[in-house]
Amino acid sequence: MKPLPLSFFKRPTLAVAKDLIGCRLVRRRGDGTIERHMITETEAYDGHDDLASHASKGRTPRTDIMFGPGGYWYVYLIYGMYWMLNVVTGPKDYPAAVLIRGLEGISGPGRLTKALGISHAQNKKPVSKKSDLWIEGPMKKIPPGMIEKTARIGIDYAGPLWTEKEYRFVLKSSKLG
DNA sequence: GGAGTGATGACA
DNA sequence: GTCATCACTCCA
Repeated sequence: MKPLPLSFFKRPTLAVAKDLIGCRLVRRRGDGTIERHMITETEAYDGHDDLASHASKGRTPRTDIMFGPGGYWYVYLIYGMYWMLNVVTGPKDYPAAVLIRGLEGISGPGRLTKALGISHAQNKKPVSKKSDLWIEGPMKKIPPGMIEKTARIGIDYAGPLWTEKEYRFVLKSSKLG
């Protein structure tokens, strides 16, 4: 299966977040071995008005990558311990990203980066093979009814308007290969 | 329920 | 320079 093209990520953030469910996150290790993990949970962070998004504070050294074109990794450290893996989405100058929150068999955004050995080394790199971290399409098409929409996790600071938005997508069952 | 952990952004 | 905060996880 070929890697998803960068154009896949330049579409609207919510569409990318939903379409990533069922796709496979692919990691090439230092020893050359390749692992594939199905994406089961994502969250969208959409535009500078989204108070849950880092980009709502404006363009800073950290968020600069979010203002670039879609198709690049945005990786940052939270609580001094956990790396969060995001992919920048949308066109250049529109700040948005999708957080990859869960993989099949690995739930939790901090746990998945630890399991795959992802850190700031991947930050700002393209979502392609040359970064040793890329995404391939789904084995089987995921029916729309299999994807659950919910509110995002851990963003109460953003206020009720943004907390209530159903920007989180979860695969209902992992019976699909 | 509560601790651990350090980069980040706001302010001086 | 200081300080509070944080898109989390683990243990009790």
